[in-house]
Amino acid sequence: MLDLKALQNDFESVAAKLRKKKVDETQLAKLKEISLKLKEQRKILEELQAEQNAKSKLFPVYQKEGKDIAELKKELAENKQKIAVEQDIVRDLEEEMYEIALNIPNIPDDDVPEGEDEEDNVELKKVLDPRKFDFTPKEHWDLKITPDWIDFERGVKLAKSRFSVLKNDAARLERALINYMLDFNRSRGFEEVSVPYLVNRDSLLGTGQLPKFEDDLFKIEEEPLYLIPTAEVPVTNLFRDEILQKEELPAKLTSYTACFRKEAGSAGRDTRGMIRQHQFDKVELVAVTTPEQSDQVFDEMVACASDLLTSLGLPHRLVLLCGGDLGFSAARTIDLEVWLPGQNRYREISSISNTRAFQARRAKIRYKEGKKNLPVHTLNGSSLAVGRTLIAIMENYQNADGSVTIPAVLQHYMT
RNA sequence: GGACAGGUGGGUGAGCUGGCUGAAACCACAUCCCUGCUAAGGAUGCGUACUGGCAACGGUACCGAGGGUUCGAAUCCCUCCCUGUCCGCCA
Repeated sequence: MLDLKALQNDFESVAAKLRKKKVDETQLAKLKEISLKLKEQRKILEELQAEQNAKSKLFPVYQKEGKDIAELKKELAENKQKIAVEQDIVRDLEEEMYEIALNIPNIPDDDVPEGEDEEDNVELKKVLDPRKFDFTPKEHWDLKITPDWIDFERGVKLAKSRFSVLKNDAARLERALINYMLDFNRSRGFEEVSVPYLVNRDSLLGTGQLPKFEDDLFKIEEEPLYLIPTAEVPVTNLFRDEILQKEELPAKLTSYTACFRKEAGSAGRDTRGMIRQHQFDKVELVAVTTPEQSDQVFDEMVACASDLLTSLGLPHRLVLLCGGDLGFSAARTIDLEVWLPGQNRYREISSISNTRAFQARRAKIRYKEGKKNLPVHTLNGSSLAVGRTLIAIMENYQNADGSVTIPAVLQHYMT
């Protein structure tokens, strides 16, 4: 959530920064107005309440002294009416304010480039040169081995389109990748956790998926629970409503989960193959840090994911997202895009974001700094999307005969 | 799912015949004192959010959540959620 105090005190600079993210300025102005009005109304309410409290305390005194309490009682009954009216005003303003505030995205970092969409993202560097094929590399769904590995039709039969079934070495390779990634992350200081795949509304509000992106989520019908779109949600919310000791920070966690997304806005995109599925596996990195630590930990997370790709021999590049392409909660994001020779292009395989204090304010994750409780910084990043890694291995390690060589680092995970 | 018992500050836990309780006590924690180390002892402080004030220090709200009764509720009433135990069911 936006820092409302910053908005009240320095509206112009907040508005200017949010322009990069294409935020409707009238909403911002309205938010500021409401928050100021709320402040006034709260003051009025609190004064009435103070009066009520003070005079109520007179009752036992009067009774002891044998005084008449009828007059006092009448006075307070009237005051009570005023309080009720004022309370409604305050409540309405609060609701209005939260509704607007919860729908305003995070402020991008100052060095985030201006831009509309992915066209304007900035490539930071390339890692590993794409392999030179002496035959025309195929896309992962066209390999000779694919029917033996992926059953798209029966995934659809079991659920619906955008579901698939892995078989034989592909099923084992998926499991090997998960184990390899978790071990790798652990060696970089990320502690492993295993978390629920269903979460409640408060959790999704905390990390910013709700209220704005309800349509992207699978919801359980008879209960207010949702399938997680990413492990970022349960893992970050581990700390929701908690005050952490400074010594506990940075907390660095890694978790493997399945992820579920409706892909509501992606009709017709990536319908072939396994690039875009309603259910996919992902190993995630999450960090909770002090503001001073967050830049360094962000770099560690980017390095972790990039090194993981390198260790798998997968060529990739690092891309700094522009303002227009930045997600709702992110102040800065670096995407890792893996080279897919069959598609002859780089495709996103990991996305690492620093949300600064945005999620921390929503989820009330704080740490003790001296006597104060300050919001932490939260960061998250994939390391990596397992399905896409599988695809990348299939395309990059394909042989002329349509078979696939398993990367060396994974071989002992598959014995 | 059924029956009963509960949900209080970082933890344990009193209060729950309504006002003196934002909350005893103990533990943990912090600072200080004392003791040549260690152990022990003593003093003080120590919930959260918003808000007024340079500060000292105040105001309001919060005792699972939301309503209600009352001049006044942690304490009474209602609804919901959660936890524990037993039974049922189940990997």
